[in-house]
Amino acid sequence: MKKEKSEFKEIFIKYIEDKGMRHTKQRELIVDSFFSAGRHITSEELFNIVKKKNPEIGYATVQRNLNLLCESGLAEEIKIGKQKTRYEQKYGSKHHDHLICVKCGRLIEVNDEKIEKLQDKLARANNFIPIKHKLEIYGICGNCK
Amino acid sequence: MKKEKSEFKEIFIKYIEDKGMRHTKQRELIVDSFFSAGRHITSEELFNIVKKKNPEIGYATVQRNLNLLCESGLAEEIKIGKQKTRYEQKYGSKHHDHLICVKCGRLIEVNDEKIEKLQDKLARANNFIPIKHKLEIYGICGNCK
DNA sequence: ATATTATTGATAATAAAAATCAATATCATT
DNA sequence: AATGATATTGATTTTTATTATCAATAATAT
Ligand SMILES: [Mn+2]
Ligand SMILES: [Mn+2]
Ligand SMILES: [Zn+2]
Ligand SMILES: [Zn+2]
Repeated sequence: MKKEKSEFKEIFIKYIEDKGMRHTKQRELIVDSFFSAGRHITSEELFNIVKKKNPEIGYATVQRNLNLLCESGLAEEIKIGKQKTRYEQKYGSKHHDHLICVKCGRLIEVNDEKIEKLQDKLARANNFIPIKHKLEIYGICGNCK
Repeated sequence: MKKEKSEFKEIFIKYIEDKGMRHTKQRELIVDSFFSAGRHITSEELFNIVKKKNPEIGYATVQRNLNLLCESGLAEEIKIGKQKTRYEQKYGSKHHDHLICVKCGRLIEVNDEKIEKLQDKLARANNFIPIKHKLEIYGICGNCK
């Protein structure tokens, strides 16, 4: 069974090479681990995962490469309240917004095409060209009520 | 011409007294300055304004009282990207969301009743009780395009 | 007035993320 | 395969925003 190179990795490698950067074992491990981890991971959580496979790796390297993933468009920062920044996978998942439980912190991913359209309309009505948006609805999730 | 005590101040004083806290000249100045300042001010900006009226005042006092304003419901934190926290006046202005220019940083306040309704519906469809939400649309404002 | 204690202002502590830097690894060139 | 240029790493320090600490002071009840 041949190991296929995942597309996210190809995209990342291309981004790296185009900028004259280099391919390293650490990068590979970090990128792989990021995409097989949970959907809203912190740098610390990813560091702990990565450390198990390669205990030599440093925290700074994980942070740096998460930043690179963001720059390349493969990841995106999510900041909720006073929590540490979380990183969302932007490959293999379409745009969505979040319902955030104020009791347990659960993130529920949602999408509403009507809302998306109205947001665009609202922006344009204000002579504003929308690029991206962030919608977070805070409340009580099903488990917590 | 008698100076009327503004309602926001009454609300704040009531909040303070109910918690067994005390009324001080610093609080009064900070609250007054906050409500006559711009709509999305940082603690640093407010500190600089307040310092002109009372150069004795400390930064920590401004921060603390902004936090109190938030607790009382009269102010709300807005965090945009990596910027310092800004504080929004929540008295005398109804709920709104923001268009945020990625070029000049301008904040445009908007509201769309249809979007608000659909957000509620979306939350409930996910067995989620919405409490509040935050919608930020990033893009290019009229001045910048 | 006095006693109690919340508040202040100066400063230190905290915490997340970015910057620094010498040692090392990568990679194009030979 | 060895070389040289330089990007990356890991450890550490720095930065920056916010919160915590604490002795002195001010506000309030008695
Ligand atoms: Mn998500
Ligand atoms: Mn606003
Ligand atoms: Zn919950
Ligand atoms: Zn603009």
